[in-house]
Amino acid sequence: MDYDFRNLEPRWQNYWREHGVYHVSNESDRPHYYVLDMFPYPSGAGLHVGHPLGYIASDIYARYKRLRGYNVLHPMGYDAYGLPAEQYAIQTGQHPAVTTERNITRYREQLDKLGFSFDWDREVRTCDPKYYKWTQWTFLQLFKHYYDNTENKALPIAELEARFAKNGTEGLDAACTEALDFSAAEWNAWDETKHQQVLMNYRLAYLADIPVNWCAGLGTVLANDEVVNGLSVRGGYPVERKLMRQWSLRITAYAQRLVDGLEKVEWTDSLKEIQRNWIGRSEGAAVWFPLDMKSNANVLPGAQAYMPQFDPQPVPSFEIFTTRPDTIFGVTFMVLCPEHELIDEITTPEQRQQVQDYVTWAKNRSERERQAEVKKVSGVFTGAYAVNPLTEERIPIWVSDYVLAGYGTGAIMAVPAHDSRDFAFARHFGLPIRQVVSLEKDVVSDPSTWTESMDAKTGYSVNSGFVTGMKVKEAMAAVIDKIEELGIGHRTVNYRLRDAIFSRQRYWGEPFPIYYKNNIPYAIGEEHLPLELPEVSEFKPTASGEPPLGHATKWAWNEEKGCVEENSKIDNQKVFPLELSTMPGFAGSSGYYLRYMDPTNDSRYFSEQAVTYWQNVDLYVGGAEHGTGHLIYARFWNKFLFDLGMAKKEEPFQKLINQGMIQGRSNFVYRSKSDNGLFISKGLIKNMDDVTPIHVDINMVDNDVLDLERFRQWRPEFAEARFELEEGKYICGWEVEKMSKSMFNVQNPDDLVERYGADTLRLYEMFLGPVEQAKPWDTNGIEGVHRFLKKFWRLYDNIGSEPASKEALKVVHQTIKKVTDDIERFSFNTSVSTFMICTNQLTDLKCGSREALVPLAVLIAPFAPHIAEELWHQLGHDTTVFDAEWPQYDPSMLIEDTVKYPVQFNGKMRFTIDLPAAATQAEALEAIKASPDGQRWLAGAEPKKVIFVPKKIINIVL
RNA sequence: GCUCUGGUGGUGGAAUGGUAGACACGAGGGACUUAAAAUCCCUUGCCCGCAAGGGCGUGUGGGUUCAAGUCCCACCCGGAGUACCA
Repeated sequence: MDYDFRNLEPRWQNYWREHGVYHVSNESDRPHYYVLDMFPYPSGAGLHVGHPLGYIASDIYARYKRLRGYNVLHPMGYDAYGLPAEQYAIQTGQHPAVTTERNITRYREQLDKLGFSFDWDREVRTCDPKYYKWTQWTFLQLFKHYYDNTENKALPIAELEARFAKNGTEGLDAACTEALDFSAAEWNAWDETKHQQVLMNYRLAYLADIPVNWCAGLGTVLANDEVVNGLSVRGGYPVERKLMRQWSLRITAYAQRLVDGLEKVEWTDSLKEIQRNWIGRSEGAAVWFPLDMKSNANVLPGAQAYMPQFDPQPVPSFEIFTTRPDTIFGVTFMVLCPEHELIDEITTPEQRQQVQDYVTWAKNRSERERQAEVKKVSGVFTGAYAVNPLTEERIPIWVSDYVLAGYGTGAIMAVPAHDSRDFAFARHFGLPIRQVVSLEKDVVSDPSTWTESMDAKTGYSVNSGFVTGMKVKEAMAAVIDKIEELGIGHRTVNYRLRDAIFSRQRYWGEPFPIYYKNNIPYAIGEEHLPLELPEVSEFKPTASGEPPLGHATKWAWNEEKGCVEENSKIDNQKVFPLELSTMPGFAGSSGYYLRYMDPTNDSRYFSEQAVTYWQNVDLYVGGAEHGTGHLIYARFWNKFLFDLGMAKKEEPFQKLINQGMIQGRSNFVYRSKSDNGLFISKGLIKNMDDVTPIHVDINMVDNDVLDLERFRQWRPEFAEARFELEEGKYICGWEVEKMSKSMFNVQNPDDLVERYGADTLRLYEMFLGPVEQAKPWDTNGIEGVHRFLKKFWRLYDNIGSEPASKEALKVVHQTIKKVTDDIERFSFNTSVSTFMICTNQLTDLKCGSREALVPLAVLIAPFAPHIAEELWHQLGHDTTVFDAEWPQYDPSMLIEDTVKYPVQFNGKMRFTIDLPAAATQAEALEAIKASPDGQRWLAGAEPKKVIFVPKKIINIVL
């Protein structure tokens, strides 16, 4: 019987569905294992062959774990909110819910055809109110909690209120937007509005005027990870910095825990590094530099505000952050960012005009311009001076946009000798450069001869007062000690990580369960969730620039009744306006893995029982492109839920595998420049300058040979095409590029399933190479894999119950061992090779024994579930192969009587020799001396040394 | 610039310090067939040689080791992340 995959694959897919084979229970005596894929955004284009790569890998592992006796959770769902559906809605008027539903249906069909073991009863969709109820709920918890640095966890805002009423800010160390200092008496005297303003300073989800990435092209703000090179990732529109009132999540409160947690997870080093860089922890010192009052009569009384709380001296000062406190003796100027509040107050009248012009210019520059012109040095002197607290030198204060408002305090001490940016600035404006670090002790050179600064944190301090002669590290510690002693600064840590902007001026996202009373945001009661997305007449922003929800006519909150009402009822007494922004894409994807544990629970996010059983995700498979987005937000989300006692593990994803991107492999034809109707086969082109390469659809190319007829029919202008052929064939050129429609190199998995079957596609995607590695898609090898399955199938043609031969059993047990090891280390490409080798050998041995073939059917089941299930049933079983047991390999089957030893002379392999497995070094040497090969290479000489590695190798040193 | 990756035949890749190129694709030759498909067999890193055999080979140059694609140092090239983060 032929291998009829077209018949058997749908048949078993139906069987699995009808028998609920992949249904997973939360109650089981079996050990648990949770395998998760990053859920897809259902785009209109459908799946291409790159998407399933990770799904196939995780499916293999999930099925394998199941066969090894685990209760395996392997769910799938859809990250269904997103911009493309909304952009499409704006263009066509089609409701995003409709297109999303349609795309999901298509995705599901495509996924089903590949035979995955997903438990679809657990499907979640982020746009489903039953799901986003819990996204909103989590937001409300964030709103109702603050981060206590002393306890190092999130605590209820109510506790903070109680604390304020009793002690004010006394003894409080909490994550906040701005450090506040007030007494209990002050707090108790303030009214509700003031209370709410103060609390907002501490909430983990807070509303604030913050500089945001405003993308006019998309009409919304974007998170930092959604902007690359000043352009939006989606759409490529310019992005500018703008001050807007936005919801943010105080993820920075968790910065240290996000860094620390990376130690506990099994992720690739590169991904951990991406996250570490993104969080950007740097240790250093905060130092207060006093302004020079004597030389600067223009200091305003208001400058007092910049005084540190602990500073005993009544001198106006400002705070800087430095990672190199050891270089404080080399400070020759100070720089403030253009946004710095101090600028207005300290600028001298002579400099005022120049400074104002500069600040205006700098603020109006787009983010893109600023980034593009990083090398261009610009800045202006304020006329004011600071005093170096250790040297008491007068130091000029400049303004420049190379100092960023968003990092540290927006002010720096410039040490041009040891910071390349300061160096460039000093050279440009002719400011002094003073060496304070030297690679060798007491050796200094003339910085005016330098071509670049010496930034390395190695060497010794020079010209540096009391730290001169110390190693850099010692000097850092000594300077900080001194600063702390003087009360003018302290050791501190800064993070590059910014709070996550959580508002989007979009329609197709989760509404905020927030309404406004007196312009103060209030949470709607948790019992009223979900707050469902309203209908709108248009998906665009309103004429007055409000987000799309501004079009909704029924979008007001009745506080008394606890329901949504018509906007016309807004009286600001009982009925109030609701928030018009929606949540960003990462909201719904930040906790979905927890929801899968208990996806239909209506009274809780997930039950205590479910999370106690499943704990966290054991294996997460997805793209590394989520390193600075989803994977940071989800870890933050999980840590917050952990603080609430809901998540049971602090890290959500124990082990993570990045599937490499599948690149496209484009094909080209070459049109002659001198004869427009002539196409020259690749091998016949003498000079590439004589031809124009043109992308051709990879679907009309087979092994780089062009289908001439299809090419002529492809486009009218090619109908009369003539060809210069090599051996009757037109050979196309090829190149690895991004997989995209415009390059005609998109491969749709359905076509391949149709031609070869799902099992072939699954095996082939694995066979391409290591899962983590990026690789070009190329169907050239798929035939070989398909041939293998046919050959594998033929092994089962004449099954007999006779015992298998010793050789056959050895082959099978070798295969069991190798495949098991390979799966454990996620080396699926080599497993496929192993199956091929096994099949070739069993075919040669003409092995038709059940004893050998039954375990093999189980072994291949994770990879090629359909064929395995079919053969399993043909072998006489009447339950699914996935309830079978994973075969155990028997080491005694692999014991060899003789070993083929490679024999090396001086490390070079010369010949092999068969020796008894138990041979000793002396016996081996004897045998070699006796053999003709051995005599030839020894040539009578006595070995100086012999290395004998039993069962591996013999190396003779002459 | 910094960080992380990777560099092995015509192609995808294998080799967890121990026979480099497994397994496949492609290519060449052959069997079966009226023919095609399907299937099967042989050859296939490069160089010298009729052969036996030998030399050279994992980006480059050094090093460690009895033994290096694998470990160490320096450099070159590709890919990704990040980018004035003090």
